[in-house]
Amino acid sequence: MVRRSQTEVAVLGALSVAPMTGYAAREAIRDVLGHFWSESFGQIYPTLAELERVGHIRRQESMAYELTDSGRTRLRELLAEPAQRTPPRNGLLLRLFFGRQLGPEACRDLILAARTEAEESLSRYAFLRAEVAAEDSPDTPYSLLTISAGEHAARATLAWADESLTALNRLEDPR
Amino acid sequence: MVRRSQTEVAVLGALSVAPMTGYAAREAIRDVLGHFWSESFGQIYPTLAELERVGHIRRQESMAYELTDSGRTRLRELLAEPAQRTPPRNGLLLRLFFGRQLGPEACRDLILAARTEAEESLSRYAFLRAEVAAEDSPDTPYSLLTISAGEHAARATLAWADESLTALNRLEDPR
DNA sequence: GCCAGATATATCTAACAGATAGCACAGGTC
DNA sequence: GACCTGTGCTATCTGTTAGATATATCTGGC
Repeated sequence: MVRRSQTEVAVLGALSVAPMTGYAAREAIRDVLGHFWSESFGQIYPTLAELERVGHIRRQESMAYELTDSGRTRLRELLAEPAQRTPPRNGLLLRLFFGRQLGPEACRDLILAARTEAEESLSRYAFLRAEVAAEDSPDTPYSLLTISAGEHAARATLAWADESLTALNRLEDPR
Repeated sequence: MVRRSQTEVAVLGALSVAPMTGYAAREAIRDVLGHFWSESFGQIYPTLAELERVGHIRRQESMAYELTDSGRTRLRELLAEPAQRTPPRNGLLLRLFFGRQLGPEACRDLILAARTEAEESLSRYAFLRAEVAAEDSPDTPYSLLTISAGEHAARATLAWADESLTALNRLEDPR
């Protein structure tokens, strides 16, 4: 089985919204897709070069890249492919699994940090949601779907963290 | 900032449970940590060689590697380091974000597939939970923490999927 | 003895993250 | 006007990682 680069989808997707430079694409991906996707320069520039080579994108006079017709078709093709899931790598859970070696206090700190992060995510999502809802474009419902996914995940983390902190306390001080 | 290989933690962690070969370590990581961590052979073997070189592990007569004292110390050190989070890459949400290009039916199929996967995860977690609880070792509470995290995440996915399917239906057939 | 499948060890390629570096241009600040 | 600083922008390099693949060995069934 051939591994496909996922970067192509993100880059073509970004350019489908508006023509932009590689730098701007990275900014857009970070700011708009940031809560569920990320790209690095090291991936973006080679991908842009390759996409230009095969004619899916083209440079405007302003240095910005724009999607060609074949690029638009290509994006639809790639979107229709089944989403390949990235293998899980959760450093927090890896540490908690070996938590006995680490001690309950350190574990509690780890969980508290995750809890704080989830709360920050939630307020960021609230902001994003308001921003997106205000636009009211045909893309809005789909954006809201991804924001909602983030909110559900963050709330799940909060609930898990509280439950886990209770469990850890019981472990240290069993009644 | 220096990037640290996370593989070291997982490999030392696996060997801290019992001495084993590289192959067995991979199996153990997949079966026991599989729902939140993954390693490939391409990572495991070079890591084992390096760990042996610096004396954190040593080969038994049986070809299995075992942790040395310095390896055990090293594991504690690594566990104490803050968990570095991996950048998000969610192929499902990436596709849904550009869902208008894809059409509501295809989006619904994507969400349904995610929903099914979450349900399968939940039943796997139920099985795991029973298995781990039956052991009742000092490590059990920590294992349960990671299983609980998986369950919360899977239930969040279910709730999100149902909500999203409703939203998509309303989009196609607004009353 | 022979085959199939599991066990086991490795290696190679490509995907990817993140650091770094360089350049142009803008806006101060002395 | 010289100098500094920030930022927009285009890269490139290194190390990490995933996953495919090659190749034995060992074991049980036929």
